[in-house]
Amino acid sequence: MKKILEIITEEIAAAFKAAGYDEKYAKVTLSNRPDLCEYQCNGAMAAAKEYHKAPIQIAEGVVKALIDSKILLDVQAVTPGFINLKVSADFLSEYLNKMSEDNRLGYEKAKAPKTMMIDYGGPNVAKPLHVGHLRSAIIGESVKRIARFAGHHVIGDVHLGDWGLQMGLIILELKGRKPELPYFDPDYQGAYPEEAPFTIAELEEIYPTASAKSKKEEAYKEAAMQATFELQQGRAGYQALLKHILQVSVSDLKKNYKKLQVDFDLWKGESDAQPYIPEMVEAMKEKGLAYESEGALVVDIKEESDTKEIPPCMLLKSDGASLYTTTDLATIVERMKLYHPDEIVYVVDKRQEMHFIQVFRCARKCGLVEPDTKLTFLGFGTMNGKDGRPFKTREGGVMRLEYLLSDINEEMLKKVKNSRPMAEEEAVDVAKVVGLSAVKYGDLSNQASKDYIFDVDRFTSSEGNTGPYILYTIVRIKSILKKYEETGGCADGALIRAFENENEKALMLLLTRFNSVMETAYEELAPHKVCAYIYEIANAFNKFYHETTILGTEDETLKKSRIQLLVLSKRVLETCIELLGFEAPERM
RNA sequence: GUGUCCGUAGCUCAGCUGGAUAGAGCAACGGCCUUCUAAGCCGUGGGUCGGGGGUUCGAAUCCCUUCGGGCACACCA
Repeated sequence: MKKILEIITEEIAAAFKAAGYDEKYAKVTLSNRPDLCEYQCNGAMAAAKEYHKAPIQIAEGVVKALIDSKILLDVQAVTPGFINLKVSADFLSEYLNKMSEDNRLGYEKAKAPKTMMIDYGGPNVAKPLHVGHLRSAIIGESVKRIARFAGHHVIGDVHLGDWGLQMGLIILELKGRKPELPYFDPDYQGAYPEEAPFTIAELEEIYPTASAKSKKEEAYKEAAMQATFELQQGRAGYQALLKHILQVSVSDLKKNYKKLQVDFDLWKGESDAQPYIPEMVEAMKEKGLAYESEGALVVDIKEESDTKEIPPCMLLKSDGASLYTTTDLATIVERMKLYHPDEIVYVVDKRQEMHFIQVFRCARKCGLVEPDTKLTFLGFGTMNGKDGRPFKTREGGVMRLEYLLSDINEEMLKKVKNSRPMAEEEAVDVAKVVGLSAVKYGDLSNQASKDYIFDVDRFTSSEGNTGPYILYTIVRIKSILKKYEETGGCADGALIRAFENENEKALMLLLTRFNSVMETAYEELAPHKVCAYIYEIANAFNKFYHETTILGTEDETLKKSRIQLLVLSKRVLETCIELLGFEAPERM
């Protein structure tokens, strides 16, 4: 379905042409003066130069050409050269009725669907999720859903941190504790046990302990590095342990991501990319792109246009070991081979931007990707506490994600109980649903690239631009619709009639913007635009609701029309929150 | 030091591919429930868009400069 701005632009373009001006000036935008008009065209001012005419003259000419328009009414030229546009009430309701009929609410699927991979989440195995992992999960999930809704083939990959010294540390610590296990016997020939020799709780304790030891004891650290090396060389017992660590850790991670309603298609990790490294490095050497510098193997990635020195991309350390960069490059090789993505989006802390500039350039220079494969860095800012400093526990430690969520849920439960009598069980469920909206909306309503302040009180409040406020609005609509059905009402097939007052018109105009908002949200990978949009709808709906009786409407067709408007509002809101990654309860 | 992002109301944020009077929410103050969820709605006050130049008919938006802050700058991930 065409966007409403496109329809109007076509109309205006025809008028520019009819008046003797180039159509390119016929760009229509939303009005920034809603008191004067709904849409506006500023093209007359831009055209003034080319035609050496006063803008107002051009505008008047265009307005004259629009006199017979069916969809635009009361078009006016205003000094210095604005063209103010209002749409007809019939056109507006027709547009909404078409939206209602469409199962995608008028948003067309991409004509050329792309394969997109989204790399987000990025948890480390054997370590609990903490607040630092929250943004990647929330933003990545929303971006994934937005791209998928746009019609693309989207693959979400959690990209586990399951490689490097941390694994050696765990193995070493485990060896110290349970040396009798077969994994540590180099001569062991039999099959290793199915069951992991530790629980997730132990694992979460083993790693920090080992990490602390390695910082104090040099010998311990060296032993860990040796274990890491042997693991990377393929020592069977260690490989088996790695599998156990992954298995235990991943099942715990899945549980936690599920609570967040974050869902990955792939549970790949850094370790999966390792097999691709030797061949990749060899090829880079052969092409003469990789060379030795200060003992390390590097690739130059400087470009003419650089405003600063970009350090070369390091492939191998002077001891021959691979690094983060190597793994990320090999992951690209793996992804290209297995999934042939047209685009890979990395939802990562923005502090890693330099690293990804290096990786992207190197991947391009060495031909790891096709020339038209898009590599996108979607960096997000830090989540800060109320003091503006990085979010910490009261004791100053790193906040575990589950504690943060339970804090929110607890706060939410109080509000639920306060507002409506409800059985304990339902109240707990509702608190969880609303709590998740508070956390996700609080995050997504900010621009991803900016730091933001995580404020439990503000996010869980239903006043202002918050998740609970959005949900409350949806619940209100649901409640009316339920009551309508219970009293035997049925508005199936009924049409939305022309608006009767300003509040209704405002709501309608907002609803028509759906496809346009979805498109920008996808193009800019910007969930916050979806948030801003539904906040406006929620406001407009609540105003409308406040002054319009719906169930009490006497005129039966008018009543059905109003019901249909509610249904449409609900569908738009629910589609949007689905894209943001949360849902509304039945009541709250 | 170099680069980069940011600076909008007391607070949290929109707006930034130039357009008319810079918008919300919170907080403050004042109203609205015998009627569809008051977790709502209505109203009042609150701004040198960090400062200074420039481009333009027009600048929060583009350019330059300056001040203040965040972050990143090859053998961690």
